[in-house]
Amino acid sequence: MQYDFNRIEKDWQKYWSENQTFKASNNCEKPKYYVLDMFPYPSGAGLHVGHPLGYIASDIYARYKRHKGSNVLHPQGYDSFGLPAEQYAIQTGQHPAITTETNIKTYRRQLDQIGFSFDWSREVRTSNPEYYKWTQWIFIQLFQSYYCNNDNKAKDINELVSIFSSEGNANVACDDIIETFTSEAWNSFSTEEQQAILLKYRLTYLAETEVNWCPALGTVLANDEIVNGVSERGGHPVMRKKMTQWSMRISAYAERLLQGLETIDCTDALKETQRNWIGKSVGATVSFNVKGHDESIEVFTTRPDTIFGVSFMTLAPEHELVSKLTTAEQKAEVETYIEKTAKRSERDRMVDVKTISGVFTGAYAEHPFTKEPVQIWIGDYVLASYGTGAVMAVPCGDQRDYDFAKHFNIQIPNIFEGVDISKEAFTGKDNVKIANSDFLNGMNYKKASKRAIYDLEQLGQGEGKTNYRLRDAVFSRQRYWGEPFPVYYVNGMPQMIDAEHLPIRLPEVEKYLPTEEGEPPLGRANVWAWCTKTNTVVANNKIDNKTIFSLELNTMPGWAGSSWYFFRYMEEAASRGNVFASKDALNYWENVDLYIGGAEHATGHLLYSRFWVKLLKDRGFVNVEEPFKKLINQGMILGTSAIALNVTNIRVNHLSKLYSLKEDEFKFTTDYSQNSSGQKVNILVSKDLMFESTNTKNTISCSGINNLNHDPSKKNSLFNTILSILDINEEVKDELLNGESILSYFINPIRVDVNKVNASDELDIDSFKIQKTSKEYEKSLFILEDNDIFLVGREVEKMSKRWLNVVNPEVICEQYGADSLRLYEMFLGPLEQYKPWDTAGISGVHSFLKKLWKLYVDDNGLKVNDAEPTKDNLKTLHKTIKKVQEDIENFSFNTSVSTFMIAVNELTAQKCTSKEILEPLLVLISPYAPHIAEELYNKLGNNTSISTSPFPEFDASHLVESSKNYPISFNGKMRFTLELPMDFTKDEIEKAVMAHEKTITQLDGREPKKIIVVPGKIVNIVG
RNA sequence: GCUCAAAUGGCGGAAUUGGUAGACGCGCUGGAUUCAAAAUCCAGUUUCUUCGGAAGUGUGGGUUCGAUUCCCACUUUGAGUACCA
Repeated sequence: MQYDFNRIEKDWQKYWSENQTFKASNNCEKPKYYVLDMFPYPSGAGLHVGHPLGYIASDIYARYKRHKGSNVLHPQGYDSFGLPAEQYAIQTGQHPAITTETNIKTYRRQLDQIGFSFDWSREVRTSNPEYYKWTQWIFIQLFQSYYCNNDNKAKDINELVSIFSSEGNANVACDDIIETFTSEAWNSFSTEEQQAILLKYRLTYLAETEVNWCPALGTVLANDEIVNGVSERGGHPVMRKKMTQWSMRISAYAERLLQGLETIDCTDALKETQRNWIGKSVGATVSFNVKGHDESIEVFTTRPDTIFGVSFMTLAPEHELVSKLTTAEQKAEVETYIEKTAKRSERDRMVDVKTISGVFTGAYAEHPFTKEPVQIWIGDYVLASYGTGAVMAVPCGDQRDYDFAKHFNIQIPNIFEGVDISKEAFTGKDNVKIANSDFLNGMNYKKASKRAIYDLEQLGQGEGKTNYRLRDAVFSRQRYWGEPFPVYYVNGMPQMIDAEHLPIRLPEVEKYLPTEEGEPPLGRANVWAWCTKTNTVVANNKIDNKTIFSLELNTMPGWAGSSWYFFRYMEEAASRGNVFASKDALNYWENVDLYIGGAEHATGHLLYSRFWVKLLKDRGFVNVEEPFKKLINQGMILGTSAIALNVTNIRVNHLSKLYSLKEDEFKFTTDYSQNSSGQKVNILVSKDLMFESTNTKNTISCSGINNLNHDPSKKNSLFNTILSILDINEEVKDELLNGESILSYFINPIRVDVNKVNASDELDIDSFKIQKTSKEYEKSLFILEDNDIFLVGREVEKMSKRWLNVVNPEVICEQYGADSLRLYEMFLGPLEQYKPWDTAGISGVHSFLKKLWKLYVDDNGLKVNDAEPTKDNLKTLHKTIKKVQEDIENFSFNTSVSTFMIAVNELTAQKCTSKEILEPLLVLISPYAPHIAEELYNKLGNNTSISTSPFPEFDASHLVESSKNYPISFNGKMRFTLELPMDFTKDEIEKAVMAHEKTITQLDGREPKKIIVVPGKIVNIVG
């Protein structure tokens, strides 16, 4: 009987689905375990083999946990709101909901084919109104909350209102409100005034903010959606623009987000990335009075100890005080400078960090202690968006201040004892004493900082302060395909729609573009106003601002729906109606035990999720502080592109006529450079070549060109192929062969479809040419090797349609089966590492599965019987149990695949047929290759799924050895091995080794200086 | 610039607390089977070698009886971050 993987896999996938084998229960005695994948965005391109990597790993772990007796929740869903569907809708007019639905179907088909143990009954889709109802609901909770700094948690905004009306805001500090008010004042404010103040406290708020506007995408972007100054999606330029936007006060949680990292099990790299993003710095604010003005300039510094080293101040060009302070004489110069820097884009400023520029305002501040005048400058090295947008410059202790001072000839006082600052600033902290600093003299960094802050506080000119880089997150997108806000406007003030009326469904629009007036696409909706009487969405032409009001036109960003979806899975689909997840479900599942996904979400998704979970905890809706206990980032699977070279331009120069060069042999000139790998690369010759072209622009960089077959005597040489297509007459051919002319050609590397190349790098030319994507090569000629094959070179790069290196998992499943795909993806290398895909290698794991099959079944049917296992059988089984269990728990899936191979090779050699060995072996393999495991398990006479049969117990007694093959080393180098009984003592071992003839040869008459014997391990002789 | 990670055959990679470097697989070489191919099976495959051996885990040093593993310096690659006061 053959291993018919296609039949087996289809059968078992059907069985699992019909029997709901992987349906998780919310009522179970077993311990819970929650394994989650980052849910995919269902793109039109479908899955390639790189996508399922993390899903396979999590599936193995989920299946392992079931064998180990856990009640496992392993759900899957779709992050189905997003830009690509909308872009496609703009181009085609097709509603994004329709394309999304189609894409989801493709994804589901592809996922099902791989045999995941997902509980699909709990599927979520962020674009489903029954789902985004609760995204809107969470938004309302954010709006109804403020962050209480005293208790360090979010609280109901109504508590704040009662505080205001009884005692004012004196005890409720807020960075955005400088003025305090009394309870009387509060009570006298109009409703609008009160709301405007409350908005500054709410965790989501509407504010005019400077945002990252991306004109090409027609929307704003969050900081983490921008990479190197351009949009993450599409790489479009981004500019700064002031807009009224919803923001999320994630900054309120900065400290808790930082502290919480300690409790998460993930790589240090990921923690470090998040720490950087939060960017905590401890220091002080200092305010400098401006001479001749009532104003003072507030700065943030991490080095209050260096305050006596201040020799000037620098303001960001955008700083609000610049225009007020600048003196008449300096006005013109300052204005020119501001204009100049405004023109420089953010990107230019980032790229060009070396040029020092700035200008003196003419104004002076007063040093808080010495009362000496301090020049006030502006300079674009100071960023308006960080700290207070102003710095106290200490040139002796900060390299940028130092460079600035040198450049503009400002004095550089030295306040460090025994440090030479003639060449550069001293940026160290430790082991140096402060000097020339009045009351700080002789103190170290720590002491001086403390003292400086104390004295500043006495003066009322500063205090200790912690600053965070983490900015509030802009939450509005000028887009259609996202969650609508549950918000309408009364007198310009945002009002929440009552939760009971949710969801507010996306309205229909006839086009998915912004309106002519520049409003977001929702501005096109005809039915998009809120009636407070009926509590329904009604037509906009009825707006009367009495009972019918305009609704918010922005939608929420992509990260809204993904910031809480892990809770939604906890609730069984049937009972999701009235809650985002019930208390019972939340109590039972708590949070995600294992979360696997891409590292690209390290700052965005993970921070936002953690933020929302903390809010939900503070407000009593969930009882966990962090959403994920353990996090693993899977590495990307890269594609292996197939490279051929394409001859684009050929010309023949008649030497005898043009030059007087003497060539004693036939000669080609080629314009190329080459790399060192020396791999064989062939050349396609395009028939559309331009004969006698003078285009010399094409140059190439490709491997192995030196191996090309130039030899005119070989039938398939480049020379002969070119001549044949150019139809060069005999006379020219003679000239070329006699060295009278030079044939020059230009070569470009081109990618050919990797799926048409076999394991030996041979291209299947005929099937390649008839491919849709390869039509342009229909007319090309291929320079063949002498054995008439066409070889390609290889290049490892990201898997992408563009590079023709995409491998579809469906094709692999049909050809080799899902079990082969699963095993191979794991076998490629460590989960977290980047590694190239090479379809050729899959034959290894595929033949392993065939060998496994043959261990159980042959032409006569089942081979397995009740034979007593041999000692060797037991040893193989138990060392496999031990290793596989350790590997899974360490997420070292690649090594357990080799362990399986070794086990099967050994058992085959041992001719093992014992059920006592072969049945537990199936359980070990089943997380990795579930279909074949189920099939064989069934053949062994079991009529239930293997998925919950217990994981075999490891018994160490089977591994006990009676002898050990000792490696005998000389000076640490192993020279030979010697089989000795395990119970030999040190002395006995030493005696046996010293008596050995090879020892005598090795020592060659020398007396050993020392003999090290580690019983059971090694013998080392030092000579 | 700063932070972090990595570097092992032709390739992917293994070596779990310092103890036989190159497991397992791909590819390659030879052989068996076959009319032939596919499939399968067997043997070999780090390099050099005078066939006794010797060298060898990016480079240079150190600790140790013994280092791919620990320490120091450097080189290269990748990732993150960027005038953060």
